[in-house]
Amino acid sequence: MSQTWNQHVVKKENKALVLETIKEKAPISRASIAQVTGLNKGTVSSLVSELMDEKLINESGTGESSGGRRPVMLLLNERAGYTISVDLGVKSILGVLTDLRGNIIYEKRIRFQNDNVDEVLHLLYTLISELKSNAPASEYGIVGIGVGVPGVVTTEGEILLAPNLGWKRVPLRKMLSEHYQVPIIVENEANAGAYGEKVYGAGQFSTELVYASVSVGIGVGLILDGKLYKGLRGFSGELGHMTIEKDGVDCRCGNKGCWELYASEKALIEQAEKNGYHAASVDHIVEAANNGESKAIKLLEQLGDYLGVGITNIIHIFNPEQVVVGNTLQLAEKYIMPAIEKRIEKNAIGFNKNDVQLNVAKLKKHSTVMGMAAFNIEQFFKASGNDVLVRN
Amino acid sequence: MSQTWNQHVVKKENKALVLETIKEKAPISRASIAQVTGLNKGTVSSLVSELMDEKLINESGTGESSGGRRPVMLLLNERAGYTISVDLGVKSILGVLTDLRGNIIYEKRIRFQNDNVDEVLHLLYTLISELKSNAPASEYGIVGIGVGVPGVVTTEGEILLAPNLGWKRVPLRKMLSEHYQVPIIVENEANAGAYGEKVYGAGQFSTELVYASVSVGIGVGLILDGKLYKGLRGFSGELGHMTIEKDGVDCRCGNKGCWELYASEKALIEQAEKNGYHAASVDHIVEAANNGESKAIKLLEQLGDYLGVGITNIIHIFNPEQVVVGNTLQLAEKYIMPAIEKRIEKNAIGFNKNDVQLNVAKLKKHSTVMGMAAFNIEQFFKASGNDVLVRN
DNA sequence: AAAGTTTGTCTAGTCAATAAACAAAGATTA
DNA sequence: TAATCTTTGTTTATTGACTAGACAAACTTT
Repeated sequence: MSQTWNQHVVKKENKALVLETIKEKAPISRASIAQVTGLNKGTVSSLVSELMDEKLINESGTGESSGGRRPVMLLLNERAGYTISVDLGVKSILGVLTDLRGNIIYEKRIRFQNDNVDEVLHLLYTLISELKSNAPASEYGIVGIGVGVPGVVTTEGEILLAPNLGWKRVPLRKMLSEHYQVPIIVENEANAGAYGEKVYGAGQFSTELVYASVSVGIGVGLILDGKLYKGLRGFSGELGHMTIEKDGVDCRCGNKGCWELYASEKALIEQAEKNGYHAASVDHIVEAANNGESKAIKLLEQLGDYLGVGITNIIHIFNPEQVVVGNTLQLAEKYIMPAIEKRIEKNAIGFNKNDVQLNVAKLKKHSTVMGMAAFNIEQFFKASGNDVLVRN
Repeated sequence: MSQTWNQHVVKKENKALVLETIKEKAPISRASIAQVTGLNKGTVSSLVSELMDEKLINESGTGESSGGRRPVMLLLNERAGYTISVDLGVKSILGVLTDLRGNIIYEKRIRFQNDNVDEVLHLLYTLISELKSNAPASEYGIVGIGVGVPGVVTTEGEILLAPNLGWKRVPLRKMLSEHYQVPIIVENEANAGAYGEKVYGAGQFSTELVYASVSVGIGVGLILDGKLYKGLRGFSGELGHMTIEKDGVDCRCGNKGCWELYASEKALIEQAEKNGYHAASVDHIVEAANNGESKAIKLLEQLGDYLGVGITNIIHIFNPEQVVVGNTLQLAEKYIMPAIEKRIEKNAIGFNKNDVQLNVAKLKKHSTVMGMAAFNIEQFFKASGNDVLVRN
């Protein structure tokens, strides 16, 4: 059942609209907001006044006159609160402290060898504490903590499985909630990366965006109709386990011929070792390619071609506006992107192909953290409209 | 930019909410509507009175007392208007006249051999005329004409390509608009089928539903978050051209190893002829299987297995609540469904597998027409909220 | 027959938006 | 330089949709 509508809702939505307009077009005057939104000048004045009382926006002196009284410009008060946003990766944890506009105030990466849940969580708590202590005094303090993880996460924030960490059934959101009295968001790393690229990166003008996170495995985040699509219980985007070779080799997931068996870091290293590279890593192979070793170049191009097979599928399935390739294999951009493009050019259906843009992640290693920041910020402003904020 | 909110919008939305409640729970009293929606009794009375003036609902005598005054029951006036809904197939056109609840009032199928655009369109016009002349007198008359077509359709209703009809660039919506002065909807056959199953068929309680239309080729309709997902320009769901065999045979679409090369009617017939069946058809093969011919049974099971490969991909990609298999190959349900299930059981990831239900289309040959009816009806009620209705 | 319940309407009041008037502060022009 | 025009932002009166609560009608229960 849909919701019931009344003047309360109207006010809430209009206030959100004014705030959104200020966020997007700052610095902007009350008069311009009225013009842009179609709201009455008086209504805008009253809503702006409330937003100022809540310290969510600021006046920032007068702007240039356009033939009359000079306008008072309004800005988002991006220092009203801060987010703690974390990318919990396979070999390191990257944490950032951001303001409400997503500016990074402080950043720290901790590397680790031992995957043990307790040890990694201990590092995570330490990192969060350090970020927290670096937050300047502000009206709302830390408004949320978000963690992106390389695994299957339920809508309740439980990590069901993180294969490359060897984790099973870790109720991370619940655990963090017991430590910190702020909203906690736990999300899959590819979903977060997709949202990060949509809000702050390559996809700022796209509503239909697919983000392929290519690392040890492949995860995919889907932005459909401008929103993150999570499926029934949060398990969408397992395109790493899409069969592209129906009688292919067995994957540990139980399926056969999965995309990531041919087009991931793991696949690359396997092939490299078959071709005589010992203790190979992505770094080594890219370096070798940069030094002109044709064997290395061929390996990367082969990888790109396989990536292209899956991305062609994506283009046929979703008719997206943009496909963004991110995570560690972005390092090999120079070699894999032309190979992907070649495959798409050759194999994708014309109608769908003409609509799509292929890009690498603009935020590079920050796609996931910035996605988590975007989630935190979004939920904070949403809560602000529902009058459930806690001030310091 | 989002929309501006005011009391007008509030009223429109609440009126729609009341109408929706009556549609879903009829017969229902004003008092119950107030309780269910949370609206005030007076508000409901006033909105109901307007809906009665518009002839969209009816009073239908009194209901049972529950210890006090007997309630006046309200019903949707399903005879306030009629839709003309058509499934333009490869060898026949199926047309239905429905009321506003989707009840079929009149039905007609015309078969054809010659794919020529002009000839088929002539038959289409004839069919529409016949349906129209069978519509009883009503307040709003024919409220919309919808046509589902087996091809790539733009959001503007132009058929870019219908490979199995041999059609290219037919601006069907524009052509129909010139003949008939009512809203026209042209949509891909699989998208319509998906919506039909969602609204009237197997998916009435699912919000995440994938409908695979398996016929000469394979088309897929996506219901995500309760709504039809069309991608950037309407070309989503081309899963028939998802590669499941990366070095597979060339498809006429330009790609390699496409799903429909292994799991469609065409694939079945090809295999059948290789196995000694001459001039084979789906009907023949199913009949042979029913007669216990193991060769035929094997062919159908093989087809089901290949369907299962693609459906497993779907389950991994979308984490759907339901996957529905429809169109002509539904005929072979008995043989293909167990094979699909077996493949899913063996290969799909547990988390995703546990969430999903596999079903055949409940509406059978009517999935597409009923989807078109649902589109027509939805757009009519939407227009009614915007005061743009034309009465007879 | 009296008392209690439920339904649906009516009236007064509230709240948020709008339109229009107005004051403040600037630009333009004679 | 003064008068006039523009633009901004606030204030005031009005409108419209919803809500709460009173009330009459119609029915059940005691």
